[in-house]
Amino acid sequence: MTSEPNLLAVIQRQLSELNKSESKVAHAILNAPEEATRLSIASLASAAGVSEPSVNRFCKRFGAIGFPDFKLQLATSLVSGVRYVSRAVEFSDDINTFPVKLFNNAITALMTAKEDLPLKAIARAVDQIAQARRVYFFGLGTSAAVARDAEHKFFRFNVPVFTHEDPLMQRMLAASAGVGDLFFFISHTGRTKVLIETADIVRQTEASIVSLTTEGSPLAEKSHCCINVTVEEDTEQYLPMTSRLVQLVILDVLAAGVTLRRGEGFTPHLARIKDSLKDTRFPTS
Amino acid sequence: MTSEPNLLAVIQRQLSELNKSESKVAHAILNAPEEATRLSIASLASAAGVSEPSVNRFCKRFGAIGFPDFKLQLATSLVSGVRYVSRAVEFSDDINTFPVKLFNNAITALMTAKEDLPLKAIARAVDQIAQARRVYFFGLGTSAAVARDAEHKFFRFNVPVFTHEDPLMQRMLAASAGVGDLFFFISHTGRTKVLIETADIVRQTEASIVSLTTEGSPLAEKSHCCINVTVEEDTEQYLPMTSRLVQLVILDVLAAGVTLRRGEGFTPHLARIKDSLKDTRFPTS
DNA sequence: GCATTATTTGTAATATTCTTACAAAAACTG
DNA sequence: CAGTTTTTGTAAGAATATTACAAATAATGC
Repeated sequence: MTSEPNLLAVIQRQLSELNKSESKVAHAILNAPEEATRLSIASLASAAGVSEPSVNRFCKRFGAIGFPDFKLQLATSLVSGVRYVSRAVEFSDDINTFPVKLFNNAITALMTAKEDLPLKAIARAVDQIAQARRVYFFGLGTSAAVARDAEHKFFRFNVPVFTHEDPLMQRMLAASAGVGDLFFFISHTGRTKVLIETADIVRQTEASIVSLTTEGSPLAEKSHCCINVTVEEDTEQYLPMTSRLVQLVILDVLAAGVTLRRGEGFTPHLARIKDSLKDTRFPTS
Repeated sequence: MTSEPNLLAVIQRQLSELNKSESKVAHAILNAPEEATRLSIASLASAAGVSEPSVNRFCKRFGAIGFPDFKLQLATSLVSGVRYVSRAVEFSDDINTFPVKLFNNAITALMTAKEDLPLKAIARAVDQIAQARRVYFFGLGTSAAVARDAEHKFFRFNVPVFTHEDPLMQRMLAASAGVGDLFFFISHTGRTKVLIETADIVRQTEASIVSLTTEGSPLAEKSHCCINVTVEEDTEQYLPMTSRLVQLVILDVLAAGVTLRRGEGFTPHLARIKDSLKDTRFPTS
């Protein structure tokens, strides 16, 4: 079975291209997707304020054979319990609601990111990392933690990896860069001044820049290769959450890409690193 | 909505208690579950070699309102069955397959974790954090990056937060702990020796221990409050991936919990912190 | 600005699908 | 083996969805 894009997401995306009654139906469904799967065509029609055939046409427009088939598809795309219309935590929430909301938001973000992954950029980035003589992961704030995580991951590839949270260290390393050095910048906004200044410094050297940031941002424009991540972080929320999760998974993807690139002969090396940690742990009972 | 056990599993279990025609229906469904979701009651009846009302009765026996409702439940339980089939990356994978696989694995892990969140432990942990005079986030290896992320998040709550990747620093801080201090240990395995030794040291003080780790692990047993995360990390994979994602979201949940605890009057404070970063960024065009 | 055409939407008839009442068949009981 | 209970199917019916077609609306050309 092909991994079809989530039906609700598809509806949401096409919302602007729908005509009047179709959009009424769309809104009715998006407002209460779970309920819609249980409604009859008549009930849904009246809930949306349109006629039954309009609902039927709506279903066919989205690739279903008819209404029952549409409900089936809708139900399956809802299964995860994830509302594509992910919601913000409110002060009226209690322990039973807000944790689930946050998990759903995280899941939604990953699902959305999955739907249009910048595969070309990822492939290019894998190339660059695999060939690099040295790799520097630079990020600030929350992205510093992501950079740290990347360091832990990539140092296993026999490539010297460096991370620094200190902007001054970052600048100095940038200034002394040369051929074969790769600077990997991580920033959700792509607008952090000090980071961009560091990128400018790298630009004056022979080193290359790969960045994991938002499309069209100043940082993206200064990069030789930019992996665009489009995550809509709820700006009302004062704690950034979902974007870094996507960044981490993208870095996992890059790491896996490098592993695949190295080929099967490389696994013993990874196994050795894993084994080296064995003595630091209490054995499983 | 309650997370019901998988419908197919329920049918399989009750198979012996069914009468002749019911068991015919059961077998027909178990043989081709996906197809059954698309069949009409008439088609399924003839496929099973029984009458339509028999199929209908079968559906009601399993808690459905009628046949359409049954199909819906069947469809959803089939999809959720898919989530346990997350796949490992193979060397034959190419750029079109492995990134999606990794994203799916991440999504699966979060979905699984969501299904049984240790809400009580989470609530307790929120209590402890909210009341703590100081909070230390300790982790090693990959978990160090998670701890760093937690620091960035929690320091916004006017609670002094400290993170150290150096085990020696961790020990020293543990030794000098007192009433009101909270040590938050992060470890996927819960078996890392140095970390557990540090926990032992904390145990000799008045400080309390909250941990985010695997149930039943040595670390879990030394904690006053343990948030169990059950993530099956693919052990063939040499790079730990999914567990830290779940840890991060759990920490988001804790942060949100603390925010909610502080009440609405606290949002201006968070807004001020957010604003303080404004000047470090290039404005959006 | 009006007539013409294309598009959208709803009505009503029809077809499909599902459910119920009831009776026949089968299985169980003494 | 008759009486009783349970199981199963037939057929009528209710509910649901689809189609054909006509009315309404919007778009286009003159």
